[in-house]
Amino acid sequence: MPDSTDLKTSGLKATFPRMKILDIFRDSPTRHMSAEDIYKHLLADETEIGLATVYRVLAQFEQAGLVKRTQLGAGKAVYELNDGQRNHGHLISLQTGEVQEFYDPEIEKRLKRIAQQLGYHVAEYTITMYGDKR
Amino acid sequence: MPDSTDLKTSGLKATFPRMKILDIFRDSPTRHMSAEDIYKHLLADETEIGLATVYRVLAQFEQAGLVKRTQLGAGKAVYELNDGQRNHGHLISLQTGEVQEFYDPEIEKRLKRIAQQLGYHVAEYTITMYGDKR
DNA sequence: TTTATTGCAAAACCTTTGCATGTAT
DNA sequence: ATACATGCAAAGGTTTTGCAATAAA
Repeated sequence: MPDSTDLKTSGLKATFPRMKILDIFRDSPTRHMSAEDIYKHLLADETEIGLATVYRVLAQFEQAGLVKRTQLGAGKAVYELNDGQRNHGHLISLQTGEVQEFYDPEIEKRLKRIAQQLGYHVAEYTITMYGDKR
Repeated sequence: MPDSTDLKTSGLKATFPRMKILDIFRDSPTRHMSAEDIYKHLLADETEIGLATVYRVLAQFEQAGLVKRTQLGAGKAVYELNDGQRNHGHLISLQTGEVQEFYDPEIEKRLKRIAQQLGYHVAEYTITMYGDKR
């Protein structure tokens, strides 16, 4: 069910590619998707949208605060719907590539303090763990 | 002062490119360098070593545990001499690109506990902060 | 001598961009 | 009508690879 509300609120025109991509985020059981992942979803949906457009839309969504982009390791960046503001970390399974999120206010507090002691104000931080399933 | 000891200890042949690159790490005032950075050092040194070789040597060094590779954001990976085992985080200046290291045992402890609770054993983790100089 | 290493150029990979065409408002 | 969005293909930046030539042991 395409919903253009969020798009308009974000000051973005309600175009077909943008609505479709937003839908994919909403309908996907996988929260974290790369541009390529989304492109494949579109193809599976018989939706002809160019990969370049996917990248452009994702960049606009990121700017508008609709999605968050995270560079996981060296490979592709993944995007996720921006529910809430908590800057969570990612735990990636070395076996399956599955991504889990986590958040620890104490860690965040400590990071901010460390940066402060080094003379910085934290603009952004990322925590990524790679682990084996026990 | 080229030193082939560490190379031989690592089971790597003491070739000219490998010794030279190891020297660059030792002599550089900058601890974190990209492959391109190292390549430029070599050129400045009138040393003709191909960029492909730099990448190959760095990969071998990483495997041998001589250096650590860290993907900083979307761009290039940086390499640093692997002194000690502490898996430190990186704080990068948004103004200068300067890289500071930090380590907090409490954060590490918490990350491990979080992973455990999610059913994982941490193989590796990276923390990267981007900050403004105060 | 034998096996590993290098250099070069080409390819791979993810992402961005130029430009003409198409579309939302 | 007008500004913005799209598609395609080409280019960008970083990293890897194939292969013949070269050097370490």
